[in-house]
Amino acid sequence: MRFKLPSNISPQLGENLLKPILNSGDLTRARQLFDKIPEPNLHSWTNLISAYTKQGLPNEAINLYSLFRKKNDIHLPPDRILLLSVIKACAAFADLTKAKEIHEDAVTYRFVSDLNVGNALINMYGKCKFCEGAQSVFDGLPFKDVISWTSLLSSYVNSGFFREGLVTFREMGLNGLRPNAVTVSSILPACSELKWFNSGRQIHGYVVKDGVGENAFVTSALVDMYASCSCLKEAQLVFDHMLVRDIVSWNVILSAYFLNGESEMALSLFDEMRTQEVTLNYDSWNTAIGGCVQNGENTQALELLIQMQIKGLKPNHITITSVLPACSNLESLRKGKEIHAYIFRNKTFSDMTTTTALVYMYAKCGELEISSQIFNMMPRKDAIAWNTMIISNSMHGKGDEALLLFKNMIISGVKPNSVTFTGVLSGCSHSRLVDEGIQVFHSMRDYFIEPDADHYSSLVDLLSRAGQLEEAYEHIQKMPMKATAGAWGALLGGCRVYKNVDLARIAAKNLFEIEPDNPGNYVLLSNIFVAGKLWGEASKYRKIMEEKGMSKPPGCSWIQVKNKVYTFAVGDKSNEQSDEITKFLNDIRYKVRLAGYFPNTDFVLQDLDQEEKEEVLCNHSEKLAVAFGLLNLNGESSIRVFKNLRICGDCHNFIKFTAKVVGIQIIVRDSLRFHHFKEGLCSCRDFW
DNA sequence: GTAGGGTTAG
Repeated sequence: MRFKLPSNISPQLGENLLKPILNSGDLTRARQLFDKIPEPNLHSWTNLISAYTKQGLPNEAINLYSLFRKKNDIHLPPDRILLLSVIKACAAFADLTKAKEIHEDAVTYRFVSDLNVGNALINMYGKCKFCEGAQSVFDGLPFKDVISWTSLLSSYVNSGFFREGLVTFREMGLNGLRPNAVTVSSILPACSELKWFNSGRQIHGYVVKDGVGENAFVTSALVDMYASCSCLKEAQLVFDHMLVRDIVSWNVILSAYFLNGESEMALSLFDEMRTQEVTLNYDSWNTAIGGCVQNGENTQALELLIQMQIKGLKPNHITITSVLPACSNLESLRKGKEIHAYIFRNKTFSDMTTTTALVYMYAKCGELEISSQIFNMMPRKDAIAWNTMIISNSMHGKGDEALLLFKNMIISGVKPNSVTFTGVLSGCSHSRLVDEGIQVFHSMRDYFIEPDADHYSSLVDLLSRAGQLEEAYEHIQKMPMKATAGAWGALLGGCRVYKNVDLARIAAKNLFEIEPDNPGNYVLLSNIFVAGKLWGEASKYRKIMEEKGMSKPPGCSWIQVKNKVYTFAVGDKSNEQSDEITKFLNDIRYKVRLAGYFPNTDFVLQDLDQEEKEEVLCNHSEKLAVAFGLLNLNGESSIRVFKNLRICGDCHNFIKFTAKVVGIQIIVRDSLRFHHFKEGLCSCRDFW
């Protein structure tokens, strides 16, 4: 019921009127009333600010505090409680600029030495991942309690400074303070991250011996710690002995099995959980779905997503973020688009993590354009978002774009990390941007990032692909760490393209030492000898393969049409439209010949006559999949084919001409990258 | 009105 407000509300009356409305949770009405109080008292300000934070609107809380400062200036200084409520809002908002402002106010009004205010400030800086701030507030406290120490070490742990967190934990003990249950459950994740089994076990010992007061938080953290240290048995043991088990404990043991690659065990545990008394929560489903994806069980993950919905649970943004990589891995554009539509309908779109997963999904499924569009719309981009877009462009052979993104990333003030450079370098490598790549490599120092083996391998790849094989070899020799298979493999790959048998022998020798059982290396070397007409040596390595019982996985290509994936092997006749495919390819073969295509039978390694060789070429899985895609266009103007191995050189040429003849864009993703065929050209500019 | 249990890139 509405009633008419008195025209001039006294501060006390305002407070009394505001309270019941706030208790009812109607913030809009509370604000309307608040705005009618000419001079709200401190309680009213505090109560409204707290209410905003509680309802998940910390930015409103902070804005209200700014209004308070503007209106009251010197006449009404904030008290301790008002400051505490604003500090809490800043912690929830996690914005460093605002955090520093409120810290200054705490100094101005002489509350920084207050234990509660100090503790709240430490926590706030921790939430902003500004550990220097947390530490300096901590240092300034004349008296520190368990909460001060716990808040400080949590700041370190949550900001990724696990060692510093553990140092703080030890110092705390040396200063005579006893860690409690919260302290222990805050520090254990540091042991999990660092996989420091000994520290973790010591803390476990302390928990048992000193009776920290076991609760679900502590035991769950212990289970997670043991699981992270690959001690599944100990994890199970702690779980079995738990006195208090809540749903989180179950979720933690579930994730323990996934973490250790035991997805079968995990899934049967999940089934058990579903039949038990425990009520599954979002985290249970998200853990199961995410666990499946992490273990390569992508189809199972998508299945669980459906089951979750049947149970009446609406996937939340974490579910969606966890399941999107399954679409990326399966390259299922169809399913990915379905999930995108779901995101759109449910307005969880603004979440940066989800959007990043979406950007990557589109790129992996061949839709770089959509990927870029979504990326450009992101209001905030962190290093992972930028890296995702850089890697996506590199994957699609757009090195110049990757470089541009890298520059923009720097301009926008986001710090590149080691992954950024891996992405940019591989982009340069695929686009033959040699000088640019070398420059990027050397610029790593400017960002205080030490090149790792992958960066060196990228550099070797960059030079090898550009034909600078000697330089590439020199760089391998100059590597500060032992050269990896990636580096030697890159050199060997370059030797195949530029027909350098001598360096190939050296590269292969080293490669075989590191990876004696990788059939791909033997095939590659053998093919280099074939190209050099060194038949004897070529067959020697084929024989070694046979003796070792190794075989390269057979080439296959697949394409998604409507909701189904169709797979093709070489010379595959099992498809129901097989006859049409053959007829279509014969027809196309005639047309592309007229357009200037000539079959390159160098890619046929068997000893056959010319006509037979052409026949073999025409049976390659990628050609079959492309033909099938073109026969089942359903009005699309592009098709996407995926191949498990590298695309064959003749197929590459054939598909270029085919794209021109049929006027359709053909996108082929091979084991290394994407090729966009359009109007007789490929995005890789024949450089792969 | 001060501390603790998830998700995205290689």
